[in-house]
Amino acid sequence: MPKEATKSTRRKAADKEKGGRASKAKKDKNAPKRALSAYMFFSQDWRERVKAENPDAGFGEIGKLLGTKWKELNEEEKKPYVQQAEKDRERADKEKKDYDKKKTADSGSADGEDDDE
DNA sequence: CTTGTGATTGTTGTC
DNA sequence: GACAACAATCACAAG
Repeated sequence: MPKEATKSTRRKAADKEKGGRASKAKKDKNAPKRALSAYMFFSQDWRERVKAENPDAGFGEIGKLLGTKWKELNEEEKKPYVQQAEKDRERADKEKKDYDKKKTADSGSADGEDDDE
């Protein structure tokens, strides 16, 4: 069984403190953006269904409804979504590699680093 | 080695 | 463009 000794891995319930959440300023220059979450894929597929039955539902409805359904799903139902997440993880891993590569190596040089910003 | 934190992802809708 | 609840995550950092 999965050693879940570390149960408190979850974030504190209060994260919404103040300012600043979405679109965070990347602290790292080459920020290796992590992979997407199963929820992300789940929403992509479900957003259509949710909206189909809740054409009036805006963000709040969809968000809560989506989350509720998500928990209702079983692992097998989440499987496809999770699998996609895993796949994306590989992609993210590649990003990290590139990030790590530049980070460590260095040389300075030139190259094209950066684009614009 | 263990634990925690932060940063990130995607959806819709409005100003 | 940014932010709002909802959920996952998990790579990295620090002790």
